[in-house]
Amino acid sequence: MSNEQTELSLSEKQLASQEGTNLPLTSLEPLHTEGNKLRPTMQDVAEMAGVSLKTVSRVVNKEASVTQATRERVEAVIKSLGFRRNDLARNLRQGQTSSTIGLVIEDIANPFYSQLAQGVEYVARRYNHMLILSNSEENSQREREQVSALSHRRVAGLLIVPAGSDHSYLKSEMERGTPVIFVDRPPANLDVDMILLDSYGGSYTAVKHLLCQGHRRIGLICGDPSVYTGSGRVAAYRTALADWGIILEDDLLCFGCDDAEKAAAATQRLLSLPHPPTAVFTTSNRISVAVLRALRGVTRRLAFVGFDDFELADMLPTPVTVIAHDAAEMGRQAAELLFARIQGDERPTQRVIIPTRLIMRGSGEIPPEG
Amino acid sequence: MSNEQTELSLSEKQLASQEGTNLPLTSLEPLHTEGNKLRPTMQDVAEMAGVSLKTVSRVVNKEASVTQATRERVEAVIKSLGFRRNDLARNLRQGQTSSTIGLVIEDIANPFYSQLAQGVEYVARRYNHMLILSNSEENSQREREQVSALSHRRVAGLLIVPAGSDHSYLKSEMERGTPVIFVDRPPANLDVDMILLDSYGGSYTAVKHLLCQGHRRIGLICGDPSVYTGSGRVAAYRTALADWGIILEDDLLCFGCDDAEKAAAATQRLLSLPHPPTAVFTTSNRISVAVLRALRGVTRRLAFVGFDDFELADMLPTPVTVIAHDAAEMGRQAAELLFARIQGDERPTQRVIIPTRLIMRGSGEIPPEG
DNA sequence: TTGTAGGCGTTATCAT
DNA sequence: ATGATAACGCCTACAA
Repeated sequence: MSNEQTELSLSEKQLASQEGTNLPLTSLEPLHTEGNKLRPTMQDVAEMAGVSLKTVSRVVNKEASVTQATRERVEAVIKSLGFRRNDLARNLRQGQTSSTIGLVIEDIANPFYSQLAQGVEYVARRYNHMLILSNSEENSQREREQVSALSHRRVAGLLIVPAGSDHSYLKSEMERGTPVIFVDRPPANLDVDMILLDSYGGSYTAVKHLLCQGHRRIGLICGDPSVYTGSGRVAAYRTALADWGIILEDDLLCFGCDDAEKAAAATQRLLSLPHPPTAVFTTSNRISVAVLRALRGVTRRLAFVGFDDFELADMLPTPVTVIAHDAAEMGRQAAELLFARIQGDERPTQRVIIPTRLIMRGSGEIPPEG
Repeated sequence: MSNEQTELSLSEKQLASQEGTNLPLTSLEPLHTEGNKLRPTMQDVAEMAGVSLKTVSRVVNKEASVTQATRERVEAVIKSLGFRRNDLARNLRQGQTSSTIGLVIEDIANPFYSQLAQGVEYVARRYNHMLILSNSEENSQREREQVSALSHRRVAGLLIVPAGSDHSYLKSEMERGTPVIFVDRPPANLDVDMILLDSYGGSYTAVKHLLCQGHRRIGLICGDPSVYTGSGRVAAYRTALADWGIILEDDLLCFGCDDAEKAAAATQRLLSLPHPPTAVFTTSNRISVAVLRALRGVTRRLAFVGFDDFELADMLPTPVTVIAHDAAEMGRQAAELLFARIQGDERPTQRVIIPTRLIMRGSGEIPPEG
């Protein structure tokens, strides 16, 4: 073992491991105990520089009409005191917004969402806004809490990947002047801008591709079909089969495979069917990975196409054919639209569809066994 | 092609694609044009309920000493008006903080950082704080801008994955009462808490593991060695070789492979050496992936160990041996320490090391070719 | 060019 | 139990 740098183990406090302790601490009482005039204010600067508060304000905001001499004097004091304008106060006065936008997603650790977030952040910075991130954990209750918390903080706008099935609670929020954009999933009971992937088209392409290879028994492994992204993908699967005149077999459909275990179990079930599928279509990156893992070591070679691209898909023993899209671009477009709304864009509700494309890498081009 | 849902193409505006346009818009002038008494205030509620403003405040904050009757009346008005307390004003008045913490990282799309962010967010929520995320893009200039913007917004604390080589500019920030924690890399010229990975120990273990398999010519492919995480890993490599009595050959070292192209080129260079290595050690997930990609199709089988685990490492044709760690746990611990500081923890500067572990999957157990 | 007065929406303090 | 008043730190409007 390395001998150096072993100085210490994990931290002494293990608060993080108190799994059950999800109750938010009622409040952070002793937060600002010692209040010894850290944080000088404009008033402090003004007094020290021998000018009025307003003059300091002018200097700080780079307004014209300040003598060079005065400006320099004030700037010197600002520097020596380490003054920083308090944007809380500033925003309270002029805008009503905190110059931040909120992004509510399910899980930042999922590459799909982290790419989305990257796109959003990129645009937000161009508009001099910062990004508040919050995880809904696919829980509609938590989603509402997060939205509420963001609203309290007066975000300039909200980007939401919705979890629940009723979003009418957002209506009052929006009427109150907070622009809201839905991302990746449409709203229920609400008229609002949305940026969606072409789930239907992409999935149709995927299934059609398998059909073109000669497959007639195609398994479907998906998450919650009542979620929009799920339902669109399932609908495309059904339609594609119907268009080919194939009668759907319920045995080939696996729903609710939202975690790896369920996806693996579904895969096993399909494989052990008396008349198993020769191909599989999965509806999201997480499911794809879980299924591929379950498929490893299986002798029969199933064709495979997955929705969402993922890193190293091209490096697996059989490179994986996918329906790819640009999640970061979706984030950028969502943010652009949001800022347009923030700036007063009054166009009717928009509905933008981000295209998908089939990337053939091998797994989707395996012919039916037989 | 699917016929439905083709309704539209990409959005009309292509602002997002103006790659060069990085100049922040000077400001968002027309932001709040129409100012028609959206957003009722406590004063509005008070008037409508026929009580004083302070009473409304009491109800909103669930203070005692309010008659049941009064409370109900006020609550009814709050509901009917859709009143939301303005936390900007609230925080201005009582705390100095916006009940948010800032996280400055390099790239949220990198799984390492997105897991880190997840850990941070998890803890932040327990403390009723929200998370402001900002990308430094590994640019120390931008890092300073981001820190400044966060400071202006009066974040309660700052978590920074530092980019630059001089962090003394943070000193005044900290003296002014904003707790700061460094994550993944130590500071330069600054006394501050830090949470680090056991880069040295993990790397030593990796190289030792290869040595134990009999390898004597081990290539090193790393990013910028002047970055801490790089330097520690390189140092461990050198020490391990020295401990085995092996004379270091500079030809086997590749520095500055921060992007995929450079990493690929470095791999090629190693392979074409007159006396090529029999094993390779890479110092980060991005580099590992790039090198493995470059190694694909190469007939000679090189042993391989990478720092950082990555998704599907176990699924590649030769499953990849890695030095793994828990990035989310690092985020949680960093956040816990930050909140401790926020709450007034005055212990001396902490330095926490997150352990790593070797996961043997195959690529690291390939014997030297001979 | 500079300064004064008032208010943004909330909470603290001190009365009543 | 309730209310009046003064902050919090800044900006807008209007003088001087």
